[in-house]
Amino acid sequence: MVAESELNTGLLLFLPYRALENRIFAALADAGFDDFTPAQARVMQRIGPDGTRLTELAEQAQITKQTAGFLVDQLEKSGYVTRVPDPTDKRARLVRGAAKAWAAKEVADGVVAEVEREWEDHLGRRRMKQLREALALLREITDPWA
Amino acid sequence: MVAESELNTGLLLFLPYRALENRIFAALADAGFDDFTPAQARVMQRIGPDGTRLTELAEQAQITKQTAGFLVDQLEKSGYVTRVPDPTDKRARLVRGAAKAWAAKEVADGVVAEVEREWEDHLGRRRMKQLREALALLREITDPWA
DNA sequence: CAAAGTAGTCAGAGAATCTGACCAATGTCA
DNA sequence: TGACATTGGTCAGATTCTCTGACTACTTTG
Repeated sequence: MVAESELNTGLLLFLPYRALENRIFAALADAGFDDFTPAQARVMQRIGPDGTRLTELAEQAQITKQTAGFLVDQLEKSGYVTRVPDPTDKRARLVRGAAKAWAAKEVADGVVAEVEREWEDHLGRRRMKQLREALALLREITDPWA
Repeated sequence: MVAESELNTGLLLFLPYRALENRIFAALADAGFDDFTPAQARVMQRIGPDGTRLTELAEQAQITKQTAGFLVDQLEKSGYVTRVPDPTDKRARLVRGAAKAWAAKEVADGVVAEVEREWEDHLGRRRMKQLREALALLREITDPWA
């Protein structure tokens, strides 16, 4: 099913994304953050600095709010997040990252920086800059929350 | 958890990838190819022109061979693939795309071309070329099967 | 204020994934 | 050549992830 000669842009985007994600997971596990799953991480990643509503997490992760709730429950039990009332809406609660989550983010950010350096080494500073520029532009038409 | 000002390269790669995948799925469903799941598609996508072994599909999709077998079973029942003996190894079988799969690929390829045109319209020909170039280069260090 | 919409939960089912154990065929090398 | 390790794949069972449908509580809108 794969085109023989030339990969489509989709796969070309996916490959480095997955490579980076793998690196991050490995590093987190090494650092002792091995009590959450990829699905949980994909939700946790989207929590904003001041907390984010469940519904918004669900939308951005493109899962149902029920699924998001299920995953946040587990993150809460593992101590990665807490839920606090949303002062602006009594129906809602804000999912906030706990200290443990921010510590994990430190590790993850380190890996990202390291991998980005490796990529820049391979592409050259110029091409790396062009890549980020093109991707940032692309985001304007591919990210509904941009 | 998300960086406030600037997204990391990982998310920047993921966003357009997901947008493209969404478009492809929607178009396939419209065209009547609605009897397979995303997980099945991710495996099917990796079948080579002459068939591919289960183990290799599993590796490339980064799932266990048991899971791959489970998904291929379903694709076989839906008529997307067949399994034929591997002439070079009596243990192995080759998973081959059936006519229905190649028809679906036609549709998918059409969408990819369309989306790539849209992206090029947004980025300009020059930047689009740079993007593909950088991604192709990046593949060298991020794709274990390159 | 009534109606419609939004945030979230509960219940139940289906899909996707894993680990462990296993068999048959192939490869290795003393 | 023959024992041993490796590889391709399956079976069984459990866990995790995800969905649909139905529901409550609160908010927004006309």
